[in-house]
Amino acid sequence: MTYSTSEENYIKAIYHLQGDEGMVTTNELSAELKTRPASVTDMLKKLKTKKLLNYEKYQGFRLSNDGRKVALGIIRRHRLWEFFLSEKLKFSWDEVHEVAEQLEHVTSKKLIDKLDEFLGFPRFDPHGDPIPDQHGKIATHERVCITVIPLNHVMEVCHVGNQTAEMLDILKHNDISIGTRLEVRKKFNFDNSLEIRIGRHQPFILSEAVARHVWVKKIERS
Amino acid sequence: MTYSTSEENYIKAIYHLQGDEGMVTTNELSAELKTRPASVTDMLKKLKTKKLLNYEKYQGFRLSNDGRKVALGIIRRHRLWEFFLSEKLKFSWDEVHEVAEQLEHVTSKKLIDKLDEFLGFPRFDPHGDPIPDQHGKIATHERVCITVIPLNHVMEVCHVGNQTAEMLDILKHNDISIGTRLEVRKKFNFDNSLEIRIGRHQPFILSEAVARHVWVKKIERS
DNA sequence: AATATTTTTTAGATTTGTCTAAATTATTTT
DNA sequence: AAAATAATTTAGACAAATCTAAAAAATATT
Repeated sequence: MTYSTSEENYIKAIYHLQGDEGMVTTNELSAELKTRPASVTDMLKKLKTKKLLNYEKYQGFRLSNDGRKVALGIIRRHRLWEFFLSEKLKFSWDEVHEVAEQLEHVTSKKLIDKLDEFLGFPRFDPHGDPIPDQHGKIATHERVCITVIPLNHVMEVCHVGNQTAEMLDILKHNDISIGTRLEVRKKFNFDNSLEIRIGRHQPFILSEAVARHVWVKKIERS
Repeated sequence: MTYSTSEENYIKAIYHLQGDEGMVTTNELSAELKTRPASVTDMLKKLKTKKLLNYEKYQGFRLSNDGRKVALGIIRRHRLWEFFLSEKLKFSWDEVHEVAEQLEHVTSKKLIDKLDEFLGFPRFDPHGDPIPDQHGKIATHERVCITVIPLNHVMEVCHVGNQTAEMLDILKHNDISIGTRLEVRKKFNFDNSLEIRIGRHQPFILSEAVARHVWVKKIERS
């Protein structure tokens, strides 16, 4: 079975919006995809008849098992291309997403499996997100948000949960990227902002809005 | 300016059909693209309004200067991807075309220029066809068809002018691919077939229909 | 040169994915 | 609980790219 670019974009967006539990609403999806709610309803009907979606009128929706499998395939393609662009073509971290959005819709299983092999079966993309394998299995970092880690422990940034241009701008400004080692020096309970230090540099402040999206893991001794 | 996948496929097909001189007809293009002639006429009108085509009703057509530039851009993308698939992902010679057909429609100038660099600015794809550079310039082999080369001179296959599955099947059967060194031992004027020998192997016969599409160049001393 | 055949174009329909405007259902407020 | 507001769906339209069937133009045949 193969799906149109448009169907794939809907499936991917639904996957990202539905967490482990919750339902997704028409308006959320319409905002995410920048289409009108009426268009979303049309597509929902279509995906339902293809059994990719559990959906009843006015009730919200989630991907079915089959839908989730399809989503993982798309995400696999997206993240492998991101890895390729970053690692091999030397695109910068914040440029890869847009191009990968196009490449992910090229459907050839052989292409993706050979690309995976060529890249050395990477398990995480340049944003720190896990890359599903051929069977849809995804590795997991034991990762935590910097809002909850103990003070004065150096850890390594491994994931950024919001990849809008605005967010990437702030992170770039503060020299934070995947792999950056940092520690939280102080928490301000008034606004939940954090004082961060990278290496021996001058510490700086991160608002809660930003901090919520920055995740770290233990430093792996190599 | 950017063009739909469909427009790009028409432009590319017209480029291939129009040689250096001749006009292309609606039926030829319809056969090439496996669409109905009526659909071709619709697209011709559209490409004409976009000034990519010199076209008058019932008169046949050719690409305009602008159209040719667009075509060279598409061909550049196609052939760079073919090179990538063959060289880096180890696809076999006869598998690359189909996948490259999809990849060629990903439009990011930066992607293509970085890919070009990553591949070491190759000048010929795995089929021996030249890859246009950023400016649309194409290198040319001094190549000739095996139907016209002198007897008993070993030369190197550098191009196959027909890349259908049927053709590739015959070539594979006879162990001919880009880079193969062969000589013509005899010409049979009755049916214009050729007796070919590769190295010290047993000679074999190639029909004119096949031979017409096999091109060779002088062996470069390295 | 008149007729037959082939090629090309026109006219109108279809599919996919989108839209606007209006109607319906659900949720929130008073 | 009724009214107001918000979310969702329906109905009908549109653009892109295709199709079929019929008309028009070009070419070939007798």
